[in-house]
Amino acid sequence: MAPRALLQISNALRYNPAMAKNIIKQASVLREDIRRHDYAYYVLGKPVISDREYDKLFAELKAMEVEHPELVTPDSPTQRVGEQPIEGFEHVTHSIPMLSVDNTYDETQLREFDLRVAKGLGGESYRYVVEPKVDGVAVSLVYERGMLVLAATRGDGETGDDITHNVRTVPSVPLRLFGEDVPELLEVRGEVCWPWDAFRAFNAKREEAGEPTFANPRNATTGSLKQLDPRNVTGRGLQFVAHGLGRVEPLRARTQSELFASLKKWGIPTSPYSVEVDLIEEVIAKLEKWDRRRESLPYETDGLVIKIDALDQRDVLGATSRYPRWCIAYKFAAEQAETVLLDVELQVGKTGVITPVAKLDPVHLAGTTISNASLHNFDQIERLDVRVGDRVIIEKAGEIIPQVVGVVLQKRNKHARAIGPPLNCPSCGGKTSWEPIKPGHRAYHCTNKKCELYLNRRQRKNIPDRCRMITKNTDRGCDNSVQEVDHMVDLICTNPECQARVIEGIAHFASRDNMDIEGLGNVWTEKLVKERLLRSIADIYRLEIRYKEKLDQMPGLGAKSLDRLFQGIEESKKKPLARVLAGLRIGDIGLATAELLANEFGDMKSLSQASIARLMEIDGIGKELTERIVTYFQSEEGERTWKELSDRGVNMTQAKREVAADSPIAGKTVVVTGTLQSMDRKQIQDLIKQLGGKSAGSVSKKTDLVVYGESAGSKLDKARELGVEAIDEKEFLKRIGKS
DNA sequence: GCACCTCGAGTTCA
DNA sequence: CTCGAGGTGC
Repeated sequence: MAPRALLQISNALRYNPAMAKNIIKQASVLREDIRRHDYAYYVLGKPVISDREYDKLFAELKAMEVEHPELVTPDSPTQRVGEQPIEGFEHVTHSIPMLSVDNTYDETQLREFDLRVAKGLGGESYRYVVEPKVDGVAVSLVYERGMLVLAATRGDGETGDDITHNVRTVPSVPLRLFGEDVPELLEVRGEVCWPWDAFRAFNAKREEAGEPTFANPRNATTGSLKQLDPRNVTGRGLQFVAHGLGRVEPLRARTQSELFASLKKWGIPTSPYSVEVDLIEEVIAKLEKWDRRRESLPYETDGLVIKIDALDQRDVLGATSRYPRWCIAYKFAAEQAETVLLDVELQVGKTGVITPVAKLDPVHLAGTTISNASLHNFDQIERLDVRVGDRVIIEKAGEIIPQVVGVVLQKRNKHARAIGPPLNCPSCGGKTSWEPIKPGHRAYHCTNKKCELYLNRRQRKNIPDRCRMITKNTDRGCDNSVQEVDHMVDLICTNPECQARVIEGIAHFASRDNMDIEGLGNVWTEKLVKERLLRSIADIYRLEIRYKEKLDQMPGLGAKSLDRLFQGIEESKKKPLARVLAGLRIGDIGLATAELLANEFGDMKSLSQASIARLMEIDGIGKELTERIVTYFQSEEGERTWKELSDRGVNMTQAKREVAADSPIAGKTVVVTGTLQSMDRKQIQDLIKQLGGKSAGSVSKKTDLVVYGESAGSKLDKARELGVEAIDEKEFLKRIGKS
């Protein structure tokens, strides 16, 4: 305790320093007692004092701190819960990206992983640590000199939200670490979860209070951590379990197990079920045992995580852009449920694709009640041989999306009705047809009727000879022979004016991601289209002038909501060009591509007049998109739509990204080659674009400047050959004023 | 022609 | 979150 605080207390007491010293000591003893209790309870799993004694200690400390506020330290157990809700969540950039873990579902895939590891380590010996995968919310905790300074969600892996205020309320998260050898900086990653006991107890309390209960621990944990007011989170019984590391400085440990032993010593709970194994076969041999054991664990799990123990070997193996190569998750088989297929509903999406959706007798599965499941397409229905009235098996793919995976044929009723592709659109009655294969493409279908979901579509000229689809994320197929087919799997409604398509199209335009028109969601869009008050996107901006009276009389639409709707429409007129473009759904242009175009052209008119050559020049726009854009603006409908919007006062411009007027590379084509020191390729390319330049891939006579890094190769030679100016990284940074 | 990245669509429920 | 397709780089 600092002498200054001591002085303050003695002044406050107007008493002798010895007494003050005594009080300080008492407070710190209390704090330490509580911390030791938390440590024993959460880290060692052995309660040392009863809840009542704990509460007594806590109350004593609290009383003391109320009387002598000078004694309050940020790491005091009384300071876990802030007294104010926060305003909103700040974004936090992770110092090392929080990657997710690659999944496997069977032994073969585990062995393949092991082989990749063995190869990557070139014959070195290695060992794994295995532990159950806690199903919660991934969180990163940052300790500076032993004090908790930040807790953040994983977010997209690069940046997450600052949830320190809520994580502080989790009792197993130490606010201050024990011990002498605590590193200067320690970033621990782990899972905040809601153990079954505490979760059920909390739900029981809610039920008693007549409040709705939570469906499953994981979703409820996510919800808890998203609270603005930490007072709502305390007392829920959330827990933290560490499973990984971010930055640690200085790093003394050489293996995860070593480091985790230290974590435990410092007061951070790690998984008590972690084991070390030498061979993947040991894991495989015990898979079943682990799966059975799952039920008895205190928290929800859906699999195992298998990691290389040695930290230097992890570095050697590295990571792909999405997953570390030294770590894999094994997912237990998904839970299944059996229910009755009550009906198949035909949905028409905005693209005109007709999707069969299974209406199910509601059934509880892995935490939620399922009443719908997509059947994807009619091929899938045929493959599964599923009929209305059948008892079907459903399963959650990736723990989230329910799927019909099979039929219990023994229980089939003879009245079960088969469902085939409809000849007419369920919405407008127009003719349906199979989606044609695009010119230049070919489609193939596996000849095995039972083959899992497989239709191949590729641009290649050579015919694939067997059923196998290999991409970065998938390697599947049955290796049977394939057959060329004359259409794609999707059934589409051919009527462009189909009401369902119009509704979906307008809803897309008005949706949050695009024009964000408040008051015009899916429900009202549907009603207004059905009442014939809306027929096209442009009609939105005619509603007020033309149909005010009619709208006034619509049931369910009071004066207030009508005002809100008109206001929402008015507001949307100010949205930048990119939103309008994305809302119009030209070809497959979404927000990202729309931003690109908006930034390039600045207003709709210039874009509509853009030549093919001009569009092709844009980085990110190729032949396909160019063609679709030009077709749209040449079409009568396209032209009419955007002009009408413009006439109604919808903004059609967007300021171009600021480019430094004196940018030395404005309008120049720059090629980067070799390895740079100060940034990676993507960064410098962004920088070039930001400065108004164009970043190209190969050196040609169109190139204005070549920036070379280490071990630059043929491109630099070519630049010299063509007499293109070539400068090194340092010089480049100097020119743009960044060094 | 392949590998890798990015974009957009589609999927359920609370 | 997953998948397929387009775009780009080599």
